[in-house]
Amino acid sequence: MNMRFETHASDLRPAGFLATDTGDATDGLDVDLLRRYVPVFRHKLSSGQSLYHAGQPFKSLFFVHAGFLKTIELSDDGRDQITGFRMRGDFLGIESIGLTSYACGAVSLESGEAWELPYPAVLSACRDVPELQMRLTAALAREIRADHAWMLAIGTLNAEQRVATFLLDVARRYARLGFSAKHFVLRMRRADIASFLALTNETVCRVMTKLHDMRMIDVARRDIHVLDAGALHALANQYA
Amino acid sequence: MNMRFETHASDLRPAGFLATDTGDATDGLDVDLLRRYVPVFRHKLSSGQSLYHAGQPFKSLFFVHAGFLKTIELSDDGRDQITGFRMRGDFLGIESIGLTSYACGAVSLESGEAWELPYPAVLSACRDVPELQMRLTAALAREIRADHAWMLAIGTLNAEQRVATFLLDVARRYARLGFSAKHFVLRMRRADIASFLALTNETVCRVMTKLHDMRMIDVARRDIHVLDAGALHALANQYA
DNA sequence: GTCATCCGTTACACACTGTTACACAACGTT
DNA sequence: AACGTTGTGTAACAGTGTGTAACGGATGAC
Repeated sequence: MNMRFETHASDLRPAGFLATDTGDATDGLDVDLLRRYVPVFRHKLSSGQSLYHAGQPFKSLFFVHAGFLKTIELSDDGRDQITGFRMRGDFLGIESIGLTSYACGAVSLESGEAWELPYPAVLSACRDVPELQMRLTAALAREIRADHAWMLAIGTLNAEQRVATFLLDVARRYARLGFSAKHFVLRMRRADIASFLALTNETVCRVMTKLHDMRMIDVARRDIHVLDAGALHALANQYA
Repeated sequence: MNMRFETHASDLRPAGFLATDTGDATDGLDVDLLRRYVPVFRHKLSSGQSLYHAGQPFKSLFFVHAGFLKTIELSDDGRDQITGFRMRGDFLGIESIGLTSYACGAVSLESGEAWELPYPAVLSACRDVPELQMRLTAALAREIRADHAWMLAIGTLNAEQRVATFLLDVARRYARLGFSAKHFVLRMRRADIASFLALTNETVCRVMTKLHDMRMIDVARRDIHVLDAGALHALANQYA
């Protein structure tokens, strides 16, 4: 149980996992604007294909035009972890800015297309167009906040709550892209979800089954129906 | 109350959990450079004092000139977590760039001094000085990498390994500031460490005692002597 | 100085999650 | 169609880490 501190956050703040981040000044890095100044190389991706590896020379950022990818952090002694999932409209590689080689890897989970944006060109474009620079900076800051939200979830939620939060987050992101938030197909394996949530494969399975038994979702492998989003929210946010 | 000023800020470098971050192009945001373009307001801090609260209007970044602070993430349902500790030379508030209010809070753990850097001035300075912009961007990216390293630690290490890793990280950061890496005084409570490591107060205590029994450290409350850094490293990095 | 409060430590029971094991389903390949 | 590989589901067991409680030392207020 975490202690409370004398801080009285009287105010509003977005919460939860990848919370909606209300009060945002900008709406993320704008690829259309970026493309006016930066040459774009298109890469077709197939499932399981690696877009870039950790340790490979850092040359470009990537934009997910179609498909679904996971990013993988790894340590020198062989441990690894999924640090996030990226879908259409998301950027990749920004965490490696300032380095000479990528700090993590990105692997495609289905066929798709990534747009490569050479970083030197991005840099000079940002120099010329303050709007772009502002958006890149905001995108980086947003990523930090997303990571902090994840930390809070991992640090304070139990297995059920993490999975519920994860499913709600996926649903929200699909909804943003115009897909159903009630019915979707997970693109990643149970093991990937488990790694991301700092759980095990089996625990994720157990929890999925339990959420099904509690009539909150229907599960058939990767096929998910959200039956009671309200109950999922209540479960995820219950705090004694 | 708030006065403009000048002083020496010797070094500068980012915070990070186990972030050796080799291959760096830049060495972090440069406060000396920044101060040539941005008015600085100095704030004296006492222990327990809040530098800023989550939800408070975002107006400035902060630079830790002296002292030690913790940053606190919190959710609307009352959960909270320490997301990091900042010491001399570290920046605060960059995670809230792009928002209208701070996303987290910062509380001082001892008396110290923070320099307030109004963000509009920082922004225009960055517009004028590409060097500054590059460093700010790099600092943001570095923060993301530090968070990812933390995620990997929390997701893959057990309690002993987390505490060992934490102690080694603290030692490394003290050493960077010119202090001893063998003997130091923790500025934060056990509960703060526990929150940061996603453990409980008691577990941190137990592990400290165990590390003591294993002759790796001497512990007397917050006073730490590192007796066998090699063994600590081995413990932290052992991976079957 | 005395007291109140916070913080750190230890003990003990047990819950939650990890571990191990096995079976089955999906999919591609031969 | 048979086979191997990968991913998923379920169960029984084990163990790490937790919750709760109690105690004592430190710190700061008065």
